[in-house]
Amino acid sequence: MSGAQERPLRADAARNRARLLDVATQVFATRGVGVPTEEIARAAGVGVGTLFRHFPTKEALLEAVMMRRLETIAAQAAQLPAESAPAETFFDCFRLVVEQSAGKSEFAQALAAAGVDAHAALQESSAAIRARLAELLAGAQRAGAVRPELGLPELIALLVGTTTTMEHLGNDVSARERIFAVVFDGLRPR
Amino acid sequence: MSGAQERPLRADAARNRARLLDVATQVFATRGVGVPTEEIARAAGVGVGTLFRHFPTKEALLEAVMMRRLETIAAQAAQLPAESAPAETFFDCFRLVVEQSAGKSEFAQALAAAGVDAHAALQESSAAIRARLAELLAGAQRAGAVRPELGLPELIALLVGTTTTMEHLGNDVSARERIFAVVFDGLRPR
DNA sequence: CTAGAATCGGACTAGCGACTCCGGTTTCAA
DNA sequence: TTGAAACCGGAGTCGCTAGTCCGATTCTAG
Repeated sequence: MSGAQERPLRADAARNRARLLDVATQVFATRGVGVPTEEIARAAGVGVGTLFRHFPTKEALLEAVMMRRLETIAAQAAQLPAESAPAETFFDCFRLVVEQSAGKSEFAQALAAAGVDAHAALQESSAAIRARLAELLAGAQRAGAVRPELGLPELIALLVGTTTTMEHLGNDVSARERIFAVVFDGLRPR
Repeated sequence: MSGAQERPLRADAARNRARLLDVATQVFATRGVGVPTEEIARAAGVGVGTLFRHFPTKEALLEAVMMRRLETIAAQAAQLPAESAPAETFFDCFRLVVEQSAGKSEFAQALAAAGVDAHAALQESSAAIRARLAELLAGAQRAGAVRPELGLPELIALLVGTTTTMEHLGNDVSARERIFAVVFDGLRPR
């Protein structure tokens, strides 16, 4: 594909880049995708010029943030054991994705609106998650723990929807648990 | 509170106002809240000046559109019979809200971002829906058709989330039915 | 330590979108 | 029919934000 960056970044450049990513992740999650680029730069303690050198476009910054998130989720999902308890693992993974995706729907939406190739860059990362989900879904269905007529598209839509549901509940942990109970029981065969 | 408009609108003014509302509803639902105001005016066959005289702010236009939607939903929800079959009516109402709310989450989000008092104007309309939902929820719970530990906040969050789920499924009717099956079965006591 | 290459910072530009303003047009009461 | 109040239209204003440019400022190889 594409070569890695030949020359390692200068120390300060690397520091700034990392700082920008962290701050952007935080700010986007807190205040939405609409925040002016300049604020992110200021919060990271750099000028806008620096930001735009590292990420030539606001969309590129969003993409980088999303990428990191997806990779985190994919890594965590990969660690779940699939063999021993397929059903349990499936539900654990569902939980994982929902909990790690808090605030992500806005990102996806922003990226979708910004064009198709943005997705292309991310599909590489999200494909891993999708594959993992498909695998776990199949396992859970084979074990009779999830209704067999459900496909991957429905599962993903349900993940997104459940994330939205959780966002509307804020930090009420017991309410969140009740929602999980509803969704998980609904996924099981009657 | 506030008096109704004393003087009935002039014929052309009333026509334009109605047309703007219709077009805005359509365009917002189709292309999102980000559409330039001018496009809505053009699509309605009027100038921007006219639009802004009827709705002094883009937010006001959004609010008016939302209001009409909420009133429609409230009216339809009010017609459902509550006495005969509480459980069935509850699920019918759930369906109704989800199906009528397609694309609404974006509105709510936009309004929420625009300030608190926007909500105040709408709460009057949405209070009716909320009250109706609470009534039907209680009825269904009394009939043993919905798990008793669920409260109104969870129900509303679930409605919003299910709407999002449906939006991600597009027009795949059978997939939508499978989602309804999951959610409805999940709502029932184990 | 030093040269010079890489990086920084923030004033500046461009473009877009919400909203205003006012001369021209339409409605309607008498 | 007619006058004037209400309404229309769209060019223009204003503010905001993504993205550029270049002199000043580090970093690092030697």
